Amino acid sequence: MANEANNFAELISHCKEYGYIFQSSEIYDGLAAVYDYGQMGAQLKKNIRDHWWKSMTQLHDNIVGIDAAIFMHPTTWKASGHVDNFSDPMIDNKDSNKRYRVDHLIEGFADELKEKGEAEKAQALLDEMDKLLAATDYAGIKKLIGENNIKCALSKTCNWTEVREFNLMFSTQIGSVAEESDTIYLRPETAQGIFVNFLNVQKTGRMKIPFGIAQTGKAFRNEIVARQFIFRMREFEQMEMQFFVRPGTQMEWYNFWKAERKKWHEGLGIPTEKLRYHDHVKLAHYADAALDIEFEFPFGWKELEGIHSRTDYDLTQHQTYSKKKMQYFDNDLKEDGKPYGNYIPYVVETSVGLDRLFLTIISLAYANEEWTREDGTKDSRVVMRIPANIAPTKLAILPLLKKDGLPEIARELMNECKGSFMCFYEEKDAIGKRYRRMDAIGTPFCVTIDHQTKEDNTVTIRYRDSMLQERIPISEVKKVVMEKIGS
RNA sequence: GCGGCAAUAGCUCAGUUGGUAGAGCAUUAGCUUCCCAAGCUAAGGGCCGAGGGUUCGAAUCCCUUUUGCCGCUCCA
Repeated sequence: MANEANNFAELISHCKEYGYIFQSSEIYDGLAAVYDYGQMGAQLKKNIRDHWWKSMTQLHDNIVGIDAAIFMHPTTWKASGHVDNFSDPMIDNKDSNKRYRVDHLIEGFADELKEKGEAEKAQALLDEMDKLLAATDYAGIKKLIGENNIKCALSKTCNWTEVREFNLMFSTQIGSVAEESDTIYLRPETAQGIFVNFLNVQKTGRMKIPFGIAQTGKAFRNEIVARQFIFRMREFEQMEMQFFVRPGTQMEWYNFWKAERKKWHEGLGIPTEKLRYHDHVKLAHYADAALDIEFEFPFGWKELEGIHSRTDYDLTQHQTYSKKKMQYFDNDLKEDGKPYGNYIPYVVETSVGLDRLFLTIISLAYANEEWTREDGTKDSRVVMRIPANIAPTKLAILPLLKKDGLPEIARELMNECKGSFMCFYEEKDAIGKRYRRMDAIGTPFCVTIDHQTKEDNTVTIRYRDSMLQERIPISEVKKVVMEKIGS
């Protein structure tokens, strides 16, 4: 990869040019860090999602899937810790550009005062801060910082911005606005929809531990800085599975899913050397072990999927806040012949960003190729080598000419195949040009109907990756493609 | 959010010291064409990211703003 940055920029324009990804609300100058999937992109995204869903639910008999709502009871986010951890008032120093949580900044200053023996003054400062924070009087907080001449540790200046609240959750009102209505949040993660339904699923599905609940869906985070195309968006889609296990066995399952998930990505054609584990050094409040599966994106190694051992933190929190028992009765017998009995299960989570996986797939697939023909002339193509099983369009059906009855034969084949997989029909332009267009959108197979077809019922099938072609009976086309896409 | 750079047809760009916009490719229609684009003919498409200002007159100067890219910052 001589020039990854350039390649990445090319990939982004390619995505727009061929209907994969558009910027949101583009005619209104766009909306930062929000993107729309176009006709090709939506299909690819769906295929990736379906592939994940099938490998999680259909291929594991102890995992079931649900689809929880984006809106959840506001207390959910108090229990999960998101309300408290997501709404810290922050302030920036304009000279050093360093950002502080205002409470940390003021507390730090109070500590300095205490060291100087001015404990009373320090306490008064902290009391004042608490009062202002409780009243969400941010102008007052700024004034307090100014009056006490609190400086930035780096720049040693008092050149501060306004105090702002960086709440990473989007909020809105539910019900009648006229009435006293509760603030409701767009979920910042899909996991809580699984936790609050844990008992519903366990009981109605008669699930026995260990078992998993899978879910795909949108989540929303008001990121301060969102960049790198669809890598970090304000609205994004997660595919995650919470695996409920007996306490004490969580590391075993953590390691199981760690290996399992990496294998899954490799099964999608992601090269092993482009994937790595990254253990979290600093663990979130809910986890006793956590790691990322990272992919080497065009802009560096970044998180693709997270594997977290979340302990019983979430279920315990929901039990506390809802006052509903979140326990499971385990009838399996211990060594002493007695059942394991009631407990709150531990949870191992696998959570992959669908949009990130999409980006992974297309950045691996995209190639701008040049070569020299036998006669010495240059040739080139842009090709998306998307794995055939998830490619948006599987087969292009192309009559060599749009006359002599060739389109009619092609249409017939189209009708035969389109019920089984995505097909594309095209009779315009020279055949080579049509092949190039199919390469550009990543269609793995093209079938061309020519005059010989009329004589012996054979067609040419042309492969995107090798550009090789062979003749097969027209009656075999559907079967051949079905085999190659593995369905 | 801070700093730097950028913003003209779908794409890549041109647009002379300010006088109301052009090319190639792409697209569409027709012709031609028997296997890997760039042969012929015709057509459609932009008010120059948005708003304001200077000027007789601005794509071209100034301010603001939006979006993108790069660096920093943030990321439970």
